[in-house]
Amino acid sequence: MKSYDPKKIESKWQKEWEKKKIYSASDKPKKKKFYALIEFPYPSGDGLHVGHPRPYIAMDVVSRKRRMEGYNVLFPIGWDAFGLPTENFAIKTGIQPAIVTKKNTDNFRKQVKMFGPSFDWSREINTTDPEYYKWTQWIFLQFFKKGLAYKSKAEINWCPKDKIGLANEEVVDGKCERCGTVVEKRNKEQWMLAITKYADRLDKDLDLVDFPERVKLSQRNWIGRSEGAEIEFKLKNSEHKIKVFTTRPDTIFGATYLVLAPEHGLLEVLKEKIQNLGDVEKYLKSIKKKTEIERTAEGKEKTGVELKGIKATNPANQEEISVWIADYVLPQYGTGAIMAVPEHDERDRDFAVKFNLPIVDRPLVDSKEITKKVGGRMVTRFKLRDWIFSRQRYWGEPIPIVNCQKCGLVPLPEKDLPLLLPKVKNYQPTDTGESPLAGISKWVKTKCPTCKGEAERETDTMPNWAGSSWYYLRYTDPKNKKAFADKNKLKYWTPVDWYNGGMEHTTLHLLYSRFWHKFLYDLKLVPTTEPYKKRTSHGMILGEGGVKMSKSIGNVINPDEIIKIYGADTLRIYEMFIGPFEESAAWSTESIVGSRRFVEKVWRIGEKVKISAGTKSKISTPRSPESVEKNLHKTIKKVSEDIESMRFNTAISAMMILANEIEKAGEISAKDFKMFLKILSPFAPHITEELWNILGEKKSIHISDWPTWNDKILVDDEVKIVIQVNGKVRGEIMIGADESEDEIKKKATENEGAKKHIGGSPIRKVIYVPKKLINIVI
RNA sequence: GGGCAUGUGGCGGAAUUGGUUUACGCGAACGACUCAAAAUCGUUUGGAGAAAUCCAUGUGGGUUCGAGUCCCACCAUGCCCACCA
Repeated sequence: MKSYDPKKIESKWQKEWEKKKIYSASDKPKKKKFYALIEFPYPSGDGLHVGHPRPYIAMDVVSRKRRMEGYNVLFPIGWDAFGLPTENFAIKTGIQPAIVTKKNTDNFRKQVKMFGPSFDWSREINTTDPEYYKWTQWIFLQFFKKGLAYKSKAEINWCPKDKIGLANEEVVDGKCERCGTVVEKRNKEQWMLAITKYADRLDKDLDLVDFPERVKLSQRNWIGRSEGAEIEFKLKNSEHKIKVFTTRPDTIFGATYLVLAPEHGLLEVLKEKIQNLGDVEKYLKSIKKKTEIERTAEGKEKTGVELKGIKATNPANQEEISVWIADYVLPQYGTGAIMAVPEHDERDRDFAVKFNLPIVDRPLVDSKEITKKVGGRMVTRFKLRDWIFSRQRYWGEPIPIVNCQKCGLVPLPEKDLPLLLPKVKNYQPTDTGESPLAGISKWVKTKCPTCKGEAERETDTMPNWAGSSWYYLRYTDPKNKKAFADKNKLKYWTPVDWYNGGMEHTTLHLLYSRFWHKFLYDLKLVPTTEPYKKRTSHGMILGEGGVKMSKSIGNVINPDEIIKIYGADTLRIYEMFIGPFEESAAWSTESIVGSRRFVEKVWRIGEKVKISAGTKSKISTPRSPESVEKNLHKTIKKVSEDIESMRFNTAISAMMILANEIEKAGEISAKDFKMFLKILSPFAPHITEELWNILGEKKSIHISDWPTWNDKILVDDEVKIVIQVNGKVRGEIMIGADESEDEIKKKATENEGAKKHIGGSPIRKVIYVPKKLINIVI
């Protein structure tokens, strides 16, 4: 047999699998299904680095195991291809984003195929394909028709460098998540999606799904449910009232002043009654000038100004209290106004101390009763805010709405979908905040679908979270022209059984897609309330030394190079062996050789098994040595269980131990070796297929049956027992499986090592842990 | 400031319910094969000590016959959220 040549066997089998279509999911409603999902990649111009394949390989291992367990497996891939980097590249080079995207996806596809994942390529999708975004637009129209997509003048986060409005989720530390520029606030008409309408269910339904606790927790924190009361404070000399939200109505007797957010609407109304209007306006101006960063960076130092001439009445004790504006009260949360209880709340105390406001002790009251008594009501509030859904950029799905002077906002008729992105000459966004599409008057000018009069198209596009909010549904029926997916296919395939992805998407994509799914569920368009049954997440792969891999540091490693030198199977084994899957791990090119050695060891064993078939060579015997057989069954059990809990590193370690054992024993039966190949095949699909084939098997190993272990073989008839004296190991003895406790205790106390440490001391107690140890207490 | 993780050899990491700490792999040293090198194979590899033995899972306490694992306090690192009433 020839020496191990991964290049040759890997491309050979990849072609063969594609030809035989062994990884195609069939829409057979009778067979039990398994839907495995990875987060589809954004095809950047840089290509894959070694961090990308980690989650793909992991889910590939799971998918391959399920296939061998007899499931009809759907394991698809596609491209989340709208987005800024491609557009920025187009601005720089003038090359159309569609062309760049094609080039990038071709490159990504080639790279992904190199490590041999069992994706069903016949279901490949691309969010920038008009046949795909037609349905993204269609879903948007459903939101619009239900009143959940609406236009609103909102203060948005504006990145002056990227010239784009950002969602709150895309602002990190007051800076643009992509380019790090400090964001500004701008008032602009924006399309919004009413995710807050689903806040309650998005929170509650987390109980129904199998997500890691930390994922549930951070979604819950992001949604920010809090139960409290809305209470109205009457103003003196005015019919207006100030409505506050508080989670602690029981502290109302300690409320010594009220605070409005500077942006509060009542300010305009009360203008004439404010005696120090000059001071107030000066304060408002100073806040406007501050960026988000400055406003929060100031930390504890509170600022504010009293509205002189305005007084309110505390409804609990009828006392007159002052009214202030201060930027420590946020306009978007609650009612944008608070009752300040300096005795109880630290921030209120800071403020009260600074401005010399009364701090009073308060009697304890019951929250519900006092709320009722003062005419308030118990409410549930959320931190979650509606999703700013429009982007003033080119490379996104056009929003299919027409603006008509007479009829207002009119949805495009569904028969006119997809609304195609027109080709433009200049991709540069404008400083006025308009999308580049606004410059194409031919495209903008249109007829109103309702009155047929002159009208203009919406020129904003959707954020790149749009296409990824429903892509898992399209995989079930990717070529459907009549609907985003056929109902029966949805019924068969959804929900996704196992979705693996990054923690960084917890409050973005994962939350958004749950929201879209619930909306579609309410329209009876999908059969389940939740899209994903089980979610797991992977750790990042860092560069050598534990720093983030990035182009600027220059420590990016491409899988192609690794595959070229070591082969795809070695890369796969290494990526799974590198450390616990959920935790990040530092890449070490030096350590890869260990995985390669393991793969070669398997090849070597295979070589001997093959040579011995039908000859007198000693390595092949009808039955493996006992130690090998026992170890094999132990390993089958361990690998089977470890894959389920994503402990790939220990699964591989167990297979390494087994391979070492086989080499040491010098023999294994062909039958047992084939079982070993089977459990290794999800990790190293190429070499195992080759050896399987050499051993005379005609059908692919990847559609063979997953082996089962025999519990009887696992039982040891002799066990090693550790002897401790006062908790310290002093010796060991072998005992038979059926020896009585008394016999064992006797043996232990007579043990040389133990005797030495017991000396003449009286034995106070002997603790026996079956099949593990015996502890003699003196 | 709050929340969630994590801390074990030179390095990546094992240790399923409290029960032999350091599995597996990398690296290193020595040896075999070779004219030689690579590859491969074998042996050794937590620290101190000649040895018996003692000491070691971030630090300090505690519970227990027995603690990497459980409890308390502290230190360090990472991630997430940060004036959310």
